[in-house]
Amino acid sequence: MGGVAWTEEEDHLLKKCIQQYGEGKWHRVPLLAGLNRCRKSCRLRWLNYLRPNIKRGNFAEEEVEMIIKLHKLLGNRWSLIAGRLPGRTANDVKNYWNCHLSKRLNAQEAEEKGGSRDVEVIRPQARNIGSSSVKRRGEGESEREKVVEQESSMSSLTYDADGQNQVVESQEDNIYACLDQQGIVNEYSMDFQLEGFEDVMKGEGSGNQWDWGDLLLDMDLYK
DNA sequence: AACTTATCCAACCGCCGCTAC
DNA sequence: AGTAGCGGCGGTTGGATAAGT
Repeated sequence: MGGVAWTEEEDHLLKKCIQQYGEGKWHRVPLLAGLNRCRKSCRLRWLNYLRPNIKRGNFAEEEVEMIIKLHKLLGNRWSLIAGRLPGRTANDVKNYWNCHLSKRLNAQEAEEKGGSRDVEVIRPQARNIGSSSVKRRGEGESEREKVVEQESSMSSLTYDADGQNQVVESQEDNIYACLDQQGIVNEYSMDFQLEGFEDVMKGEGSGNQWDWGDLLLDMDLYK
């Protein structure tokens, strides 16, 4: 492995600690659990291996397709992509991409070179496209205040009961404006409906939740 | 069977943004 | 304003194992 492998004993201690004290406060976990590991190692071990409902094994075809699509939209935002794949971790997705998909897609790209258009990773200029909802929410505010509100909204994620899923308010018009600006709406909105996105959006399984507001948020972050 | 090469994936590292002081 | 501490993320490393010669 790329470091010192975790023992069963360490796993047990970490699990026990998380069960007792909950997630977060990772800087205290090594002490509380009695582990000779740094906070990052503990966090990573929990998120990638010990956390309940982690799906292991091969990726299903639908999962692979979703990874490809989301990667087109989001680039190497593995945690965001993994957030749409119930039970999958960012590390899993990243590894799978590096091992399988990057090669496959590179080969495909090489094949298609010259014929098809390149798909550009979205890096939206959210400051401009979000104007409609900003107006609604912040009429009478100064321009600077609006910008500040928008910027702060990017990191104003909340989490549902089990602390795993990001929940944001829907901002459908913003997303469509954004996607439209990127020329993505027509290409992807249909795919989302046709290929199992509905189920994922509803958070089937582990409760992961997709919504358009989330997507905008994700893209918004990509500045 | 022995050796080499390729692949997989858990773990580590360095950086970033946020917050509190 | 500066800085230390934190959680979090993406990139990289390297050991284990499979596949090829």
